[in-house]
Amino acid sequence: VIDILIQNLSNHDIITDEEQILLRSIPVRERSYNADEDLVSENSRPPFSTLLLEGFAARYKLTPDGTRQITALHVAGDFVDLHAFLLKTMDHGIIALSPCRVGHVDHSELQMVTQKAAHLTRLLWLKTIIDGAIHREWIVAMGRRSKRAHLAHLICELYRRMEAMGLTNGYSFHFPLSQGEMADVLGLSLVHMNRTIQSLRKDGLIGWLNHTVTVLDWDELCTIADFDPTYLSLRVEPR
Amino acid sequence: VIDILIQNLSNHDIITDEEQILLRSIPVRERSYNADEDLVSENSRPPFSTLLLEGFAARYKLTPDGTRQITALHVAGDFVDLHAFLLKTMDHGIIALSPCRVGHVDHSELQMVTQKAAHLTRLLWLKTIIDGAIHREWIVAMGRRSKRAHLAHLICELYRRMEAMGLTNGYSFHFPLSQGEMADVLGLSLVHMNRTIQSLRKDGLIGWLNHTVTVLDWDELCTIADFDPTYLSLRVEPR
DNA sequence: CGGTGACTTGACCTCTGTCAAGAGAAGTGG
DNA sequence: CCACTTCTCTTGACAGAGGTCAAGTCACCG
Repeated sequence: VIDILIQNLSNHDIITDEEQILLRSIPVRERSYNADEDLVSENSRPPFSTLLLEGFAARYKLTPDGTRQITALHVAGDFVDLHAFLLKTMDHGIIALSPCRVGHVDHSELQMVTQKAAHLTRLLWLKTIIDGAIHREWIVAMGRRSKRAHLAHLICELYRRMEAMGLTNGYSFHFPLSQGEMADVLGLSLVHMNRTIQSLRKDGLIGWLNHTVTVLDWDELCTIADFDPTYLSLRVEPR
Repeated sequence: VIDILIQNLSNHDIITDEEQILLRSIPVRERSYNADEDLVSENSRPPFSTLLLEGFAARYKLTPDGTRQITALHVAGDFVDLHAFLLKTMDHGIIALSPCRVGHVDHSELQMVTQKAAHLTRLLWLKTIIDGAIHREWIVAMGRRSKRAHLAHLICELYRRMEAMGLTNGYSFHFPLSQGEMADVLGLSLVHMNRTIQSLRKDGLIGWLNHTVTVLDWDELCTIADFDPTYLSLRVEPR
């Protein structure tokens, strides 16, 4: 169960046997959610953090006029609300975008890790810092890229992240979001989301069918996206 | 010198005397920068992190077509590139937006803190998590708010953050950014930035003169911004 | 076989970017 | 002390990206 976290952290640094034993000793409660169920609600103060074992989830905020903005996408292996461990109060909600299997880890266990395992603590910290780096990249995409480039960038990012967790199949990966949900990711209207996707499709850059995205021309997609994977820190080095 | 960090962390939790002594024992090298100088360059691997003692700084990324997006603003007391401690390679640059005085803290010292002081580590971790929360709020503003509301939100945020560091004077605070720099924050053109500022001015919500911003109607500004300060975590509680 | 949800497409309109020009303020050098 | 440059702010005119409204198609499902 917690092996998926070990696999995730291993993308950034070596996890020693001792550390693996410590992680495996942490009790994890498994639970399943349906699509569209909240994994964590805004303004709640959960006493545990949620490790995503299977499925897709999103952080989101609602505006007073009823629109939604998705601020982050999460795939299997992501510790989706590690933040709540220190933030205490959730400033946003987390929703399942597909049926999800998760593991709940009590904050007291994380507290124990911070007291006893400095290196593991730094790696968990790193994961939240990478979340921040992804946020910055999204801000750049929203502020200074065309919608077409923004979408291309997002697909490049998701491809690399899912590849790191072994969730890709060649240049394809399972991706269950509807175009309406994607619109809430990019911050645009459903209609324009559709037209933006079609623009990439017509140029033979991506395929998107049956909840499966396929990158048809990786190099060209990276070029129009101005994609540089440095911010994902997918490099094993001492941290 | 490092007292400003203690003051900053004290906004979120109690710092014990022992912890203060530990922090004060850390060597800090002071340095000054002119406006428009890079404090940290993109793609560099600095062996130290930068604590902003005085002035304003911004994280930014450049796009291939020469435009700039500012992804975060930093005020005195912010540990502007704590991230580099774990990220190792900077995925963005940090620039001085005014003359700045900073303190450099070697990563080896931060490493020492993570080994010896679990609670302080959690507080430094918290600061990077709050940076992430601010990023999310910016994403919501860029994706789903009007430009007017986005600007209002930013002013509310800056007011609260500067107030927490004792940098406000009534409802006014020093703010040296040009409108062109603000355009790079909100991700719009200089011309429209100007019109957006004027819109808030005409309605008597803010004043903006001589590099000084004044909030003229806090309640109304918060309303149109849909501002909820929860995400800033400006609350003293055990972390 | 009707209903539901997701995806498409067209028409139209608004918000925001671009281009251009002018007004102030501030600093520089003779 | 005065011309001169430079930078920032301001305003107008126009164009283009993206939003809104509306309708229609398609696949899936009970």
